[in-house]
Amino acid sequence: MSWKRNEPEQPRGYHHGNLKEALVRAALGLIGEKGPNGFTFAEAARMAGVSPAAPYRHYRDRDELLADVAARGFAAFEDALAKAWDEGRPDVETAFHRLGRAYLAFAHDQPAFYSAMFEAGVPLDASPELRNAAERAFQQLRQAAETLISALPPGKRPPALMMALHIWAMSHGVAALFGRADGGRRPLPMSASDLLEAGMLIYLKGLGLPPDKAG
Amino acid sequence: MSWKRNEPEQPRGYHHGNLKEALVRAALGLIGEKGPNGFTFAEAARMAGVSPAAPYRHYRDRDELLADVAARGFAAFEDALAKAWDEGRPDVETAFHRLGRAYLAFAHDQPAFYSAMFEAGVPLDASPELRNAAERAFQQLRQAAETLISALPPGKRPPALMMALHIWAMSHGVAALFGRADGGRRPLPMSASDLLEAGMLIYLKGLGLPPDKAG
DNA sequence: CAGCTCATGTTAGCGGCCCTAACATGGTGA
DNA sequence: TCACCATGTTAGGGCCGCTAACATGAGCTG
Repeated sequence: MSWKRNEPEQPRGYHHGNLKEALVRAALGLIGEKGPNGFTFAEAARMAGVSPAAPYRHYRDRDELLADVAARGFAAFEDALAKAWDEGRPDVETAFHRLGRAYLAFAHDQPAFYSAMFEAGVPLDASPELRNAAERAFQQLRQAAETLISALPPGKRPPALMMALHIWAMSHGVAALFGRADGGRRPLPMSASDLLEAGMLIYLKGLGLPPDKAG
Repeated sequence: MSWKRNEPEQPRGYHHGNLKEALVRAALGLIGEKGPNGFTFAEAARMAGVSPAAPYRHYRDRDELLADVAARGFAAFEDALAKAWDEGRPDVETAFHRLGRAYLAFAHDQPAFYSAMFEAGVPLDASPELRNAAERAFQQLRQAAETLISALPPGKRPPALMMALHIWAMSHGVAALFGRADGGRRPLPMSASDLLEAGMLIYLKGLGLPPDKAG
């Protein structure tokens, strides 16, 4: 019941009606264009068409909004990784390639989310929601690691958790150092995506996994 | 000539005498304890015992001080890496291990420097000094990569630049995600240093390099 | 040593931000 | 119908970045 407010989108009364979502969208826009530090509570309010004090009805302070953005980012991240991994179909190597590319694509295409998640200095335990969202995203990597490992003979299997951490570290390192479109960082002889792919292939080979067939 | 002002350290007149250095030290302290965003131009001035406007005689704005801190950080970083690598002595594997541990030790022991260098959002081309300092630090990694590669048969040598980028990405990924002492990030089943070491061993094995003998 | 000059300090102040307190509005359920 | 309270408002304190105008004194010049 009560379909009174569904989509209308434009604020029109004394009450905005959807301010929390509007603030998140505004924050994403501002972080995306000016970095996580350039983002301002007051400006987000302005963009949403409300007074500077209104956001405090929805978030304790600026950091809580940032944490919410980060949590939503981790949820979207988990989604993107899950879609890319697709439970290892059609084969593990192909799926793993998609996973790596999806990681970088997310960092590249959703810089605001990625910034809030990893670069804004938001403590992971700012809220249980944030921690859980981050945990679920990481489980995607761990899941992929476990599937890859299962192709190895039992005696030569590394710990899945360690392998997942390696994958994450390499992916984040490439994304953070070389993955941004804008200037300011080092020019590369290859794309960040190719760099990560090459690095992961070497790493997998070091584990004894066969070279991919989906190159 | 003019050893008029060498060490005295304590400000005593109308003129501070060593304000620029004092500001850098203050910035390092503040960044170290409150993160790169918590750092404030005014508070650095207060710590140095001068008025809030004094820093503007030495830095155009807050960002320029941050860039200076980052540049000094890269210089110290280069130094630490060079000392650890020690031109590959006594053997390449041992030296490479020291290099990896030195990378994480720097991120761990000099969090303020590392933050300013990689997490404060300072654009690499904020100044030529900064860019050069970063470049020289990176050359340490590249140097190590080249030496490692030279042990491979000519037909199987990867590009040194790519390998250096992989080393950097993995190291930075581990440092950024797991290398901090304070809470907020994921608890690990192993130390960040061991995690990086294991990852690099697997990576090197994937390149065909022999397992180390300095474990 | 006298005096000038300019690097390096000072105070005053504008505008913006974070956040709180006190008040206003109007949607919702009894 | 109407009272309640979630969600908006204005006002304002304190801090910050930064600029303008002024003050000090270190060191050169003669």
